[in-house]
Amino acid sequence: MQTELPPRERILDAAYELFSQRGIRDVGVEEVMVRSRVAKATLYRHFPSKDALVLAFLARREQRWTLGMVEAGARDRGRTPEERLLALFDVFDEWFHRDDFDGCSFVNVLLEMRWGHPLGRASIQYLENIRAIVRSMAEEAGLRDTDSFARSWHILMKGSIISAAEGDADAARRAQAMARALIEQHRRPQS
Amino acid sequence: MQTELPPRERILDAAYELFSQRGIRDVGVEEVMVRSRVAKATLYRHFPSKDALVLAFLARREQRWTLGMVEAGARDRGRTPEERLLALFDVFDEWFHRDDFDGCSFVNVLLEMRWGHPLGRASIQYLENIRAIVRSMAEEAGLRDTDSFARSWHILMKGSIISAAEGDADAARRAQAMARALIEQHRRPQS
DNA sequence: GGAGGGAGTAAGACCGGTCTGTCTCCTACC
DNA sequence: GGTAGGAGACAGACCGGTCTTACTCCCTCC
Repeated sequence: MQTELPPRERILDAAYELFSQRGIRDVGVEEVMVRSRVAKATLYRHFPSKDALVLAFLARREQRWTLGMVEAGARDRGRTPEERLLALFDVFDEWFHRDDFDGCSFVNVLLEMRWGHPLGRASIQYLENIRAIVRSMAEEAGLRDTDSFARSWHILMKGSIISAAEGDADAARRAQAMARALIEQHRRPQS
Repeated sequence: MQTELPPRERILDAAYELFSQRGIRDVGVEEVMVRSRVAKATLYRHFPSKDALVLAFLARREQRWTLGMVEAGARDRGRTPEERLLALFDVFDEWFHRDDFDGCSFVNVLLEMRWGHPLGRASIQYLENIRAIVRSMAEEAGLRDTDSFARSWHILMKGSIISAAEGDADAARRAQAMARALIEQHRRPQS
C-alpha cells in the first residue's frame, strides 16, 4: 500500500478537484476536509483562510493547466512556431471532448468573484500570464504586433471555452479556423 | 410626484440591477427587498423562490439586453445585412466603454450555477437565442453555413465580453476585425 | 353615502440550515 | 514529551423561506 500523501498535499489535491469542477462558493471548507481526510484545525494550520486556499488552488491550476496541459501540450505537438500556436486549439479540442471538462478556472473565478475581489484580481493576473505565453509564441513565429495578436487570440481561446461549457464540443475547431486567419493577418510584411 | 411602481415591478427592477452587477449568489433576497422597499411576504407572494426570481431576471435581461440593446442597436446602425452583423460589435464597443459594464448575465449565471442547475440550463437557452439572432442576420446577408457561422460569431462575442471583463475595453474592435474575416469566409460562392 | 370586509402590503420575528473560522480533547509518532 | 494531526463541538454570521401583526386601500352592498 502506498504511503499517504502529507496533509497539505491532500488538501491541495481535494481543493483542486472540487474548485475546478464546481467553483468556489459552491464548495465549503468542510467538503475539502472530508475529501482530503483532514481535520479542520489542520486545514487552517496550513491555510489561514478559505481565500488563501483558493489562491493556492489558482497557483496549482496555472502549473497543471496553463503550463502543464496547454503550453507544454502545444509545444509538443507543433514543429514550427505557427504550428505550435495552432496546436493550442488541438489541445483544446481534446480537452473539450473529455467528460471531465471543467472550463477555465481563471475565467470562472473572475466571473464568480468579480473585479475588485482579491481572487478576481488574481485570476486576471493568471489570464494575463496566458496571454504572455501566446505573445511569446507569436514572437517566435515572427508575427507582427504580438500584443494585439495575443489579445485577439485570447478572445478565441476564452470564447471557445465558454462555447464548450454550453455544450459545443467542436468549438475548438471553429476557433482554430479563425485563428488561422488571424495568423495570416499578422504575418510580416504588412499585408 | 410620480406614483410609485407596483411592488412586482420594483422587485424586478431591483433584482435586475443587483443580479446583473453582482451575480446571483452574492445577492440575498433581503437585499432585493431593501432596494425595492418591499416586504419579504410580498416578494414571496410574487415569486415562489429566489430561483424563480432569478428566472424572471433572466427573461427581463433578454428583453432589455439581447433584444433591446444588442439586436435593436445593431439593426439600427447598419443599412445592409452585413453592416448590421458588424454593428453588433459597435454596440459592444460602446457597451464595453460604459462604466457600468456588467458582462453577459447568461454567461455569468451559467458559470456560477453550472450545467445541470435549472438556472444554468435556462442561461444556455438564452445564449442559444442569441445565436439564433445571429443566424437569422447571417441568412439575411446571404451567407452560407449559417449555423456554423453563428457559432463562430458567438465565440467572438463571448470571448470579447470576457476580455472586457478583464479590463480590455477595446476587445470589441479586435473581435470585429476577426468577424470581418469570418464573413469573408462565409460568402457565397464557396471560396 | 356610509359601513363592512377582503386583498395587498410593510415590517419584522422566527426557523432550520449552512457557512467560515476557533477551540478543545485525544491520539500517534518521532 | 512535544508536535502534528484526527474528530468534532462551538461561535457568530448569514441564508432562504415561513409566518404574524398591523395598516391601508378599494370594492361591495345595504
